[in-house]
Amino acid sequence: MATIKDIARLSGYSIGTVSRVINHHPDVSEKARKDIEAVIASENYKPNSNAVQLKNTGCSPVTVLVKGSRNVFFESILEDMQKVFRENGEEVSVAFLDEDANEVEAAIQLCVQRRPKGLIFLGGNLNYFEESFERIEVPAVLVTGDAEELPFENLSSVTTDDTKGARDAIEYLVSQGHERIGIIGGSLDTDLGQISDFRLSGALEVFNRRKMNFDMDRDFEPSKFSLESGYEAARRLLKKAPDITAIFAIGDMIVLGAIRGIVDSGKKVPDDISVMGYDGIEYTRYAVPRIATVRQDIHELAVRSVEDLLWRLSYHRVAQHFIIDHEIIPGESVKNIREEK
Amino acid sequence: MATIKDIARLSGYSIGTVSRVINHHPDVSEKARKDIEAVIASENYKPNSNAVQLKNTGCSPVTVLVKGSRNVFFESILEDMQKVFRENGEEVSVAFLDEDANEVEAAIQLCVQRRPKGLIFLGGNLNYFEESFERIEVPAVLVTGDAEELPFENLSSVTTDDTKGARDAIEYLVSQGHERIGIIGGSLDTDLGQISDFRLSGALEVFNRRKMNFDMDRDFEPSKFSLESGYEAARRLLKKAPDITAIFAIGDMIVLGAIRGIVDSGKKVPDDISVMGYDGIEYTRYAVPRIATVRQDIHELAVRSVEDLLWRLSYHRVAQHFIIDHEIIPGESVKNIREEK
DNA sequence: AACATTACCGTTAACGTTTACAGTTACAAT
DNA sequence: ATTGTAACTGTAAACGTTAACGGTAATGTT
Repeated sequence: MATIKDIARLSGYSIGTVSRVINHHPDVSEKARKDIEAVIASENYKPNSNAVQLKNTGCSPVTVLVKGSRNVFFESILEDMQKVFRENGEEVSVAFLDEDANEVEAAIQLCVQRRPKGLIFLGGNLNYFEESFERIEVPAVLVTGDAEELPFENLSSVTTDDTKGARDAIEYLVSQGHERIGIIGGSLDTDLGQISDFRLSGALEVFNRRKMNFDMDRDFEPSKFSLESGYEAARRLLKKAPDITAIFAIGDMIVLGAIRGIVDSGKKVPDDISVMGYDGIEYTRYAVPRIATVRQDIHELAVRSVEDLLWRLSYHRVAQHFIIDHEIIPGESVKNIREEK
Repeated sequence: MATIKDIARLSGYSIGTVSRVINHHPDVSEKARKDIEAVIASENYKPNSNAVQLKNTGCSPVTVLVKGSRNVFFESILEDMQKVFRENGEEVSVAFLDEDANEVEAAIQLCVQRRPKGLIFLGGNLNYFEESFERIEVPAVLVTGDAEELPFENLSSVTTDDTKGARDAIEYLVSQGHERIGIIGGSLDTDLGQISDFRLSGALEVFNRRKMNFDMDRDFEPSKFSLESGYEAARRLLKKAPDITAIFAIGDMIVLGAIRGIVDSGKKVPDDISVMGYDGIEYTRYAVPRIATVRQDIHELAVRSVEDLLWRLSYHRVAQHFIIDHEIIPGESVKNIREEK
């Protein structure tokens, strides 16, 4: 494996000059640049990034911390993020965390060991940030959570308005004639609980305002963001609240599981039970029936967060907070039952 | 950020002794060990991995190269791999490659820059390996491809028998009375084409042996491993070959898209068209109808590959080649049409 | 002609580690 | 009392790189 020394030897210049060529410093003659670049190319030389990073303290690539990886939604965002990094010629490193890990503590560890130049949190619990984010010194972005209220200068956030999304979802169900709506949502003891909270509270707002019949004990069932959990929740919910005509599940994976649960309970979607999801993963457009959902702009979410971080790294900009649009996607999984009455 | 120097200063020992404590070397007194460990704990010190890796040439963590990331199947394997690495106290680094990238060239680049101690290829094209794998010096594992025939001493492989899996799938469809079977598979110009090849040839074997009516132009339609591609392929296939009673799609994502395509062509699954997939992703068990598939043991695939690599790294074992079992999972998506005749 | 300036290039110290080697003790054996 | 040995501990070189600094030669200025 060639090192900068070899390049220096082979090209007849000193390692200093080689380094300058590599880093596009001005003080180098046209000839030297050409010569050295030729050797670099012929030797297929790339600087050893460990050495580079050791020298320039704190510049290993941006790390994306993904919390709870079995999550199609996150995977899609991650993929788009990768693309943006690549387009900007930036390396990325990805670390996966358990769903119940403390991502901020994990990030602190990661910082002392690897000195990344920036951090992106894909999923995260605001409480952990409040507790200990102050100990993180590099620019960071929280995706899927709003850090506007937090007092940190180096933490941007990119998210959608979960409360409003849920309100819109319920309004949509109501517009289709549904009055008894059940909810399958996150339990508060999971770390993604905050998102669930927001979505749940959005739904409750509508119920309240419209004075609809909704009882937390009867019409709500907790669930993780997984197929299995959605399945179980749906079965339990249908037993507790047999008169509901629609279910709003706060994640598309939950809906997918829930549909099977509904079918196994002997009911039909959407004839007996309408269902609506949240997130807008690709498969909702191909499912039979096509699933109504609150689509988040995944691409925008990814692009904004990466670009914000990159800009801040390059130009020392200040942290910002973005709210990305969402969109109600009607679907065959919701039946219009208005005319029936 | 504390360095080894700080620990030395604070504990009153030299950095040599501190380093010995960190690396569990024997030549250090009980007292020194205690003292130094106390300081390390109180300072929350972790060695800077860039420095460590620079010194011990070639020991940045194992890197998993994932090719074509929008692939639920790979994501599941990746997740299981992460778990095994974590259990063994090993770090992992993940890099995502485009579906049409040359993963071996990418790995070579990665080696000169980062000096990983090992490599896992998740997906890959045997041709690229044949061409240039010789230039890779670290132990590697190819997952989802059989490297047995390749002359490389440091390349293990873990895969399932795709040909046999496809044979078994077709036999299953035949056992359910299907005689006119269409296939949706990968086109040869994609890099995952080899897997497609094997699966396709397995299917053809059965058609030949049983002298079944199958015409490549009419009864086969190429497709990438994606929902969209499966959708389009199904629609085209149904137009070309309206008399088929079953479709074997060589990937579960393809099936998921294909089902929508079939429905949009005005047919029903499984009443008009039976479908069967390959891979065994979790959702096949929750889909309505439940999807018959060739389930690969994802967990085993992940565990074997990681453990093989870790063993080889620790004990300098020789590369091995594993064939992981598969299993035919019957499902509601295949209708038994035997009794109808 | 003398000097200043520019443009280029080489030398070297540092980044935080690990490890071979060279001490320094303490204690047992002679 | 001397030597040998064992058990530790410190020192310093090295890993591959960057960047501050100093040097040299060529060119421009007076």
